[in-house]
Amino acid sequence: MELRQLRYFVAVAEELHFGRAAARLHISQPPLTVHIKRLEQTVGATLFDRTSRSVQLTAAGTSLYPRALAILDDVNRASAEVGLVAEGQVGQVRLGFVSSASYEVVPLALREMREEHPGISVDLEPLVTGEQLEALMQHRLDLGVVRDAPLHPGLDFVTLREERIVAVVPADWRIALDESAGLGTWKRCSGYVVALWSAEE
Amino acid sequence: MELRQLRYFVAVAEELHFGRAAARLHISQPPLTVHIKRLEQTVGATLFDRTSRSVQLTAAGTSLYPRALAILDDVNRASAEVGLVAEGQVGQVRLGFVSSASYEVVPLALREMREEHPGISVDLEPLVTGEQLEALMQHRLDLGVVRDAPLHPGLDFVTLREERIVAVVPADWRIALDESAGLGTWKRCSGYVVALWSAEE
DNA sequence: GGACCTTACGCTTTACGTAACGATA
DNA sequence: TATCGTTACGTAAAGCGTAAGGTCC
Repeated sequence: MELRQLRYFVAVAEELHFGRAAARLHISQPPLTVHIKRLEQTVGATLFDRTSRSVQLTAAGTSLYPRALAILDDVNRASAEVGLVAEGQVGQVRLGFVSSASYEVVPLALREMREEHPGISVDLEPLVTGEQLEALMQHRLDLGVVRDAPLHPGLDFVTLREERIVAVVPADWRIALDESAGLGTWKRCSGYVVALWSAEE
Repeated sequence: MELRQLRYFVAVAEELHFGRAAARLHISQPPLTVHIKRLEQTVGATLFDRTSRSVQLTAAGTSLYPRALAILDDVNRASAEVGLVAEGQVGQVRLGFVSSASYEVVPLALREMREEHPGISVDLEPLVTGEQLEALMQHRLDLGVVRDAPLHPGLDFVTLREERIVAVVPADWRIALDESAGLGTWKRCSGYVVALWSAEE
């Protein structure tokens, strides 16, 4: 069975007239007759009771008609939506992320995605760094959000944000008291020293 | 888009190898390449990322694959079931009946249908005789169950059963008292005469 | 060099249109 | 006789296979 035959069948089923159906299909009647006969042969059933005066659907034809419509509709929708997927208007992104990214990075990114690419759904997968790298290599993920991953052949890395690392130590520890330890800034806070320095230093 | 192209696409999508897909389809590789390229052209999207080392589905191809499977499956099911309809194993019968037939004739017939033709569903329509005849002529019904209909051109009539007509009259009516009135049998019953005679008489 | 996808080309099959035929009212 | 579906046949298009070309290990 071929889609062409289903298209021809639908035209005849709707017109109940080979001449008009052929005109609608922009072909002449004879090939239409041939295609319908071949379709009848492949499904093993007469689809139309036809005399020179009238064309009527048989029970088999009546049962085929809605199925044929549905199939042709599915085909058209599939074709259209595959085009949209290719254009990036519709689709799915599988995103892995370390759980600590769920506080700011991921929620902000999701909000931006919803606004700028409403047709793209995001499949969220909380995974530790190593699992993400493995999943990315096996194409089970499209994107990963990690902290401090070692460069990995076959994967591209982009810095999303740089964070300051905070050390909190008892105020009487040696590092806290040694102002020459290379700390950027520090302050005393309820008995502890909180030191901040930037990642890039 | 044609079904052949979807079949070829599915083969390549499952094998991820043009050579093996072609072998599975019992054709040589070159026509397969051509068909895939044409399919890609009609849907407006590249379906495979292919190098001489590997063939991989693109996002568009990934979205097409399950749709193609569903379409091909629908086509096969449609073909098979249309065949069954033609053989009379599956289908629907639209049955009209006068309400008085709902006591015995219709229930017995339905029980027999369920047992002997489990694939046939019966659409029941309670209608008076005139409505049934009209609906039958317009092919809105397949069968009608009526009482005592006048023969109608274009319709076949079959006697399902012959019923005895019962007259119940006060016992002092003249017909009740006249034993030569042609009644088959009669009996007195709480002040009435109940007379029975057969339709064929 | 080998594996694999693609392009080129000749041949077979399929599809289409015109014309002739058959059936029905 | 007019309408409409079918069959016959010549031509155009599509599909396939073999052979040659390109690219990546």
